[in-house]
Amino acid sequence: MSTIYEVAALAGVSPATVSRVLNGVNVSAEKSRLVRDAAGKLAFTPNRTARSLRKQSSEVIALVIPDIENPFFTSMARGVEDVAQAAGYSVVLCNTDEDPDKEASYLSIAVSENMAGIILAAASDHVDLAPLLRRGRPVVAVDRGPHGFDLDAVMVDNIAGGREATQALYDQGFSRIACITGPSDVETAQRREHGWRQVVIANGGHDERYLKHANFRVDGGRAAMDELLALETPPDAVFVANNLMSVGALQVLFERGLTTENVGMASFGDLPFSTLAPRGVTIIHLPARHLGVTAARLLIERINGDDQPARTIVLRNEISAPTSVGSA
Amino acid sequence: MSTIYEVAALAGVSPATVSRVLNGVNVSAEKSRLVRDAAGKLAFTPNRTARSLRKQSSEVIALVIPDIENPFFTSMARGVEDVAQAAGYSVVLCNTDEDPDKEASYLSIAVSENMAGIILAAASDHVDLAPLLRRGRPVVAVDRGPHGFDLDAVMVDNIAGGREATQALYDQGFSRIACITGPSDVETAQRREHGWRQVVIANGGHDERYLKHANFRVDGGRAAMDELLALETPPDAVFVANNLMSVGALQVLFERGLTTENVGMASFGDLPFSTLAPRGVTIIHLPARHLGVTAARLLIERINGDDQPARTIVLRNEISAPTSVGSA
DNA sequence: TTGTAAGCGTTATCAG
DNA sequence: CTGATAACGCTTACAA
Repeated sequence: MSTIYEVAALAGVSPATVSRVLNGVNVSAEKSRLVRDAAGKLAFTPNRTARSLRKQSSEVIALVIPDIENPFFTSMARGVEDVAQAAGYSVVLCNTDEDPDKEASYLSIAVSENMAGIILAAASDHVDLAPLLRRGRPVVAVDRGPHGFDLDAVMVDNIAGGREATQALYDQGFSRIACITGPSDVETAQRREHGWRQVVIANGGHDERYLKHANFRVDGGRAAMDELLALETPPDAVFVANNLMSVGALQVLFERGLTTENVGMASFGDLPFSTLAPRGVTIIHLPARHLGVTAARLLIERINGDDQPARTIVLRNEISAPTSVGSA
Repeated sequence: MSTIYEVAALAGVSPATVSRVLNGVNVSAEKSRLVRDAAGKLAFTPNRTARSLRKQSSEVIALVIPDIENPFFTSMARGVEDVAQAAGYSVVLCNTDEDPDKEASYLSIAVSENMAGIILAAASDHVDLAPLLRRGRPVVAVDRGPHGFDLDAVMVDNIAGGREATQALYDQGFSRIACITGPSDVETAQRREHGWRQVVIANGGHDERYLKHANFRVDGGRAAMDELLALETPPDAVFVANNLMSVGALQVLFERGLTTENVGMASFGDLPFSTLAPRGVTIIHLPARHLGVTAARLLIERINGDDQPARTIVLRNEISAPTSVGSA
């Protein structure tokens, strides 16, 4: 593990000159070559920790997401990675598991590791971003809002999506439409539910027993669907507020020998890896990757000193009606 | 952003004492309290960059994986996270996208950021771990072998899995058994193929046209399946060497109106998020999470100075025969 | 253009 | 038990 001093010694120049060569500042061609040769010979890699301590900033950005096992977020991550890497930043992924404590811990690490910026899909409504912002670290909110902080944000229209999905089910002829949404303290869950509520109320079909909160994962969707089907008057269709819960709900349906003809379904978010896309399901397609790309672009602008007022970008989701109603 | 000096000033002690309190070394109860109070008042967070520069090691471990969109690896990641966090380490995920260059870049970052250790599912046969090992950074290989370096490794038995899967298809009455495996330079792809080859040869059914290499992703599985079905004598069953390619292969099958009765299928790795698990598919279940847990345990032992010879741990995979052959 | 030297925030050594 | 002080490896005024 060689240092800049050893390279300098071997090249016969000062450490400062080595540093300059590494950072591409004015150095004579001659010394520049000398330094490169020496660095090559020693297999020198600059110590990022030292650099980051000195410069008060590193070249890595943190992407903090609530569930690394959800393809929606990994797809978003790919988007972030692509633009970040192109801009010379590395991305480290931090999985909070929807746990506010883990989230706080990762954010604290982000500051104390001098990370260049943070893209955050918040697990909690009550994240404290003050320490980050005080230190001038840019934060971009993605998928879930900034909760009282003045940040750039990239989102989808959750309320409209909830509305469209629910309306689509009415249009398909269903009338008792339930909603399986996420944890009641997660903003996206609230808004998608809100969209559903608007439409069922407008159609005179509101029934609070048809609302289930679950954990945004497959098992949550299963449990909620079980409960719904156990009601004395079960719903005849259900709007499921995320991709993984849709999988769980469909599992329950199919295991009971039911189809999406018996119980209509609309999913907020694409079904992950569906080997056979249940064509009976209405899908609100989310631009996951694009969300990540956009967030990364905004973040990098901020890192580069952009100082305009905070922007909120809302990306469109596309709805696709079922091509034919059935179990497959 | 307060420093240890400001805390010291406020507490009326020396910076060294603050550091001692933070690190739990002998300090009088009295001063200890003073320091804690001061630290609390200032919302002090120690600067990890500085600490890591001084100690030549940070509290983060890198998990380097080839495809963050593959649930096998994210599930592994969850295993790693759980044990790492319990041991006081944070995990950052680095997605190499099966690209040796990105991989090299992340490994270089790992050394230059003084990361405590690396868990590596190698994208390339030719990773150069020398710089890491020279600096004493422990590396544990997971899923894919250490390729010439003397490392701890945690693996599954790929050859046996390939054999069992293929044999299961024979046992189900199929006779022309194809293999869709991964890139020819990826070790797991080679070994799973090898298992297949052993069994088809033993059964006198070897046909090299039935071997397809693809990219370990859904589209790869689709393309390979398309090619296989286009052969003059198509196979009547196929062993698919990873989960995502199995999804692709099944998609093609179902889209053509075929079922796993027409074309038998065995998958190395669980089908991700299958809403309706195609029961006609034989599955080699992989202990993804357990792989991660084990790798993390080994790594942490090494970080703590364990110095015994390198160990290779092979975890068992379970095979589950199809409960009934069909399309659903 | 180049070198010298100070400093980023810790921790560890060494006296006291 | 506690306090100065010297590193850790790099960048960046400031001089030359």
